[in-house]
Amino acid sequence: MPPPTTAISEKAAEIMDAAERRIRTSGYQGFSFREIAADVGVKSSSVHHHFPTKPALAAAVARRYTDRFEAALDKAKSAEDWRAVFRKALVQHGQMCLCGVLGAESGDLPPEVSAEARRFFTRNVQALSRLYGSPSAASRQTALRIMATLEGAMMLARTLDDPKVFDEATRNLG
Amino acid sequence: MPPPTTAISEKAAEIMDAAERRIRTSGYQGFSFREIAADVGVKSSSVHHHFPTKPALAAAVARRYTDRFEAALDKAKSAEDWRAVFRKALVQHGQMCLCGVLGAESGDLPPEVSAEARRFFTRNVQALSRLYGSPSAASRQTALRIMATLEGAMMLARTLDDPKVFDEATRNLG
DNA sequence: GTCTATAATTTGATAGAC
DNA sequence: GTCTATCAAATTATAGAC
Repeated sequence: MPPPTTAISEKAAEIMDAAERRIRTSGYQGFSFREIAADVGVKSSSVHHHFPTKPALAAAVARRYTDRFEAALDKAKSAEDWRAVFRKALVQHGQMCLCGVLGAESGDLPPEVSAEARRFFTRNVQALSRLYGSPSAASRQTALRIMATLEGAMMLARTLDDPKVFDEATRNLG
Repeated sequence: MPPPTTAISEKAAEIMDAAERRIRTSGYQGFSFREIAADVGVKSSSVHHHFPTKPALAAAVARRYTDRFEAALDKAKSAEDWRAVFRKALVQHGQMCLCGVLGAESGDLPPEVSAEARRFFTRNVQALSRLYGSPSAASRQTALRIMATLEGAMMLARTLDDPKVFDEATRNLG
């Protein structure tokens, strides 16, 4: 039995999959509707039917990415658990964090897209800091440091084209 | 008295300045010869006169960035000194690390450009690890962790549009 | 070294048929 | 929901005059 009244169609999900792959590889400026269309086997006008504009598509992809990321972190109880989730994102697909790429470009992004990148980090830093006691400057600092290290480690591993770099950079995280 | 036989002309340097600014804001895919030309007050064909292709310009900019970065780190004797150099790059111009942006996009960059990003991190991790004793797995791990934290902290501060985020994330670095 | 002019391609987006 | 056709703009790059 299919889920009742799905919010997005199957084709829209395919389009978002392709867009996520492209953005995580080349960034927001580095993907086009025509490429996405070719990836999923339709024409670019069909992509526009599902997502009116490029910012709308990118924002939807970032929103979904954040939702999934938070779901994967649902049971994370330690910095080591967080490390594992980031590691999987890097190693399983050999790709950057979507919001890490968007964040690097964030100086020149459509507002709806940079807002989603901001939301990803705001929420994750909040959740991470909860592992370090009640809200305080110290728990926030620790959370920011760990988040920075995880994101930086992904970028380094991708740039140096060596997943082991991530493991080395994130040893002794807590 | 001007320097004898300068390697690059003054106009070429101006072009590189504009390109660096644009890349650090929007990424490699996010800048164009016409924008750079307008920034320095010439036509795009004149930019091509100084730098034949877009990859050549970006690679030259990245090379110069790495040289300057290493010069600024010449007297750095501690992680705290490194922190100060990264902080200045972020705060003084309100911009990302050039090679951090390129690194995030590195999945789809012209080879000559990704090679320069790789070179930046290879050399800097090497130099940083020298602060932690003779070459070893431990000194390399520490250097990778610090480099990841500094780069990630710059990205977070830019995305959240708050320089204080960098300071918070890089407290207790060593 | 800079310009004008232009080529060839790609881009985001829309109109309208089916 | 997908297509064809098309548009206006932007892109990298080159040729050739001054």
